[in-house]
Amino acid sequence: MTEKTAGIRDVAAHAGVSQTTVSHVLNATPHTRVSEDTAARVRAAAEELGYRPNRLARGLRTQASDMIGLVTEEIATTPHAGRIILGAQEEASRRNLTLAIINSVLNPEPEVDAAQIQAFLDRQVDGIIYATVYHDVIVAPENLRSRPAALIGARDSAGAIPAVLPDERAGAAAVVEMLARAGHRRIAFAASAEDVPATRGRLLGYLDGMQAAGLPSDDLVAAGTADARGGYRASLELLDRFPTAVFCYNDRMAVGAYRAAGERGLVIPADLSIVGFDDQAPIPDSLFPTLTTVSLPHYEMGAWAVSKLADLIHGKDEETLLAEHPTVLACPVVERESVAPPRLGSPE
Amino acid sequence: MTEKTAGIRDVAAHAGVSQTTVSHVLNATPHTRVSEDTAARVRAAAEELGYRPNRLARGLRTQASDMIGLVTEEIATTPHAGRIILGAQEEASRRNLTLAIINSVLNPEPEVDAAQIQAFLDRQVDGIIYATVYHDVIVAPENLRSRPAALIGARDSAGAIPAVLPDERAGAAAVVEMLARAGHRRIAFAASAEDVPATRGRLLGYLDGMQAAGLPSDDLVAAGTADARGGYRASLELLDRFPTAVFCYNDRMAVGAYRAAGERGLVIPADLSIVGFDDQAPIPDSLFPTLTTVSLPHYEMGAWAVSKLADLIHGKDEETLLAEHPTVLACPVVERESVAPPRLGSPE
DNA sequence: CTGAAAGCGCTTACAG
DNA sequence: CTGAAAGCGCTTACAG
Repeated sequence: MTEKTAGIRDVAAHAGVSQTTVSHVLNATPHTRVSEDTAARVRAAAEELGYRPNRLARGLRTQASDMIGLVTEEIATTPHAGRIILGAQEEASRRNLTLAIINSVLNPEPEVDAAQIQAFLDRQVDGIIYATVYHDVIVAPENLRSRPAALIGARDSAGAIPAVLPDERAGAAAVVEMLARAGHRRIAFAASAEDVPATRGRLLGYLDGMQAAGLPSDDLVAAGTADARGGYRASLELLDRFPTAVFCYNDRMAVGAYRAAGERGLVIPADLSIVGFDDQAPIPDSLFPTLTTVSLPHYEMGAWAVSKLADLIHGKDEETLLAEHPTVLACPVVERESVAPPRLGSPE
Repeated sequence: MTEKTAGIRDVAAHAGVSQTTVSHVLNATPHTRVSEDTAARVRAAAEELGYRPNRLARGLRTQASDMIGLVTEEIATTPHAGRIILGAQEEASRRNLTLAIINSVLNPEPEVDAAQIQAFLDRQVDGIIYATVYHDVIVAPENLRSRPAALIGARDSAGAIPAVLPDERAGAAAVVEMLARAGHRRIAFAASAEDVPATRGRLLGYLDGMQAAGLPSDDLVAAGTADARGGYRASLELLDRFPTAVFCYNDRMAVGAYRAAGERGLVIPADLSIVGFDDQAPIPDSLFPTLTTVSLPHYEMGAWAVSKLADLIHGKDEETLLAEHPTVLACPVVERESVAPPRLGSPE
């Protein structure tokens, strides 16, 4: 099954040159001149033998494995993790790097994470990405510091590791301003009762957006659990105050908001506009009408982490890199069908 | 940042023994006797220096990288891929193997897949898993044969690669039989119009279940697109024939079925029971009432593939392994709130 | 019970 | 322009 594959020695013999020359030609080693004639012979031999350099051997010699380790927290429970992995993997491929992954659980005991990371270090990974669901600040495992590292979805308590976060606050403000531009004045917010950074960021963004549009927000906020049931209950409460639009903390709450609207005989979007947050497949496209929402830059964060790591590995000045710390990526509004101007017309 | 780490040579010097002895002690090499005294000294030295074997170097020497490559097709678009990855990763960790991943696109051009796989081969992976969304038979990339391999979600046209598939037919039959046991006789099926194996398997399973329960299925099948809209339309059509339960091809169609039921003034599950397929988060828990459905063994298939590969790598007889080809894993029913006995009572 | 030596497949000063 | 030799950090016959 695993038939003997050609090594650099075979190529050298076949081309009638030394291993050194083969290496120089195939790697286009700088500051090295090889006659075009010899080079052609080497390439022909490599081609003919189907030679592929053994990257384990190369790594051992160059002390660079060209592997990046990605530790994802709870890939199982967060449906978004897939896009982080995808972004990281594609960026890695572009750079001829290989991505290895390990799943982790949210800091059950610090030693567990440390062990996972150690497994990567044993493999001589060139860098490590530690991806969490959105946390404010985490205490990075000690041994994460022994290699170039990047954090997704959290900042390091020591502030020493480059990090990337979604700009949820600006995304929330943007969708509120979009509603305001559509003519809405009474825009309610179905907030989350969970104590996580996203709760604060999205609420703050809602307030920012209302303020930017010169709209009052008193009495237009109600909180619920961050699921369909919580969205249903919060929306019922909110609908008593006659908003023309409801912005939900997340798409799952928006599912509940749709139901609440239906019970009150409100047609979306004619009688009530609804927007969500997360762009969590398959919710937005499964709803009638489809849900306008705000998306999280998971793919982009994954790709960002790999580029940052590549820069770090190749010795770009870390001082400069940390200056912009933490990096924040936009959460774009994804327009679908659940928003329309309010029925009563523009209030001006 | 990357301070010099201790090597086996350092441990040997520190313990006053040879590298050979250190290796023997730390690896517990069979057929080798080392005095307990010496062994203790070696372990103490290793501990003190924080020695970790370099697995790149070990791999080069032993010709085993202890890495497994996972090629996933369209991890981006299938929300389930995450669980395949998780299953594979956790099983790999249990076996002290590392999982590297590459995303692929559904056979855009065969060369692309081959290149992805080549990247893994260059890394000397010990085995490769090729995971697809559910296909009947695929033509495996040529170079997949050069190492132990396993297929998830498809069979190889040559039938030479161990494969694992979900038993969708049996899962569908099981949920239909469950409905029959609850007293339903008119169980409709909202089928998919897509031409994929799952379409056939689930329909066949429905028919199996109806037959096993001695129920007629004429006129109780309607097809639609495999999304909420298609489920809505198919259900509307089906409801004209007064079923007491609707089994939907997938959870997204079930979303549409809920809406159709709502429009007809039917309360779920009192007036109408609905079940889906896929257990696709976050749908089942977002619906009112929560959706009883059938889950796909993604985690199990990922784990299965890694174990199979490990067996192959360690030389278990491939003949035996292929005998059971392809392996089929159960799709268990996940009971939630959307099923109840029919209003009109048992028909007997 | 222990160790000297070879070698996995590469890259890279260094010499010519 | 080209090559001989060392060495990355391990494991493993083999010898004693």
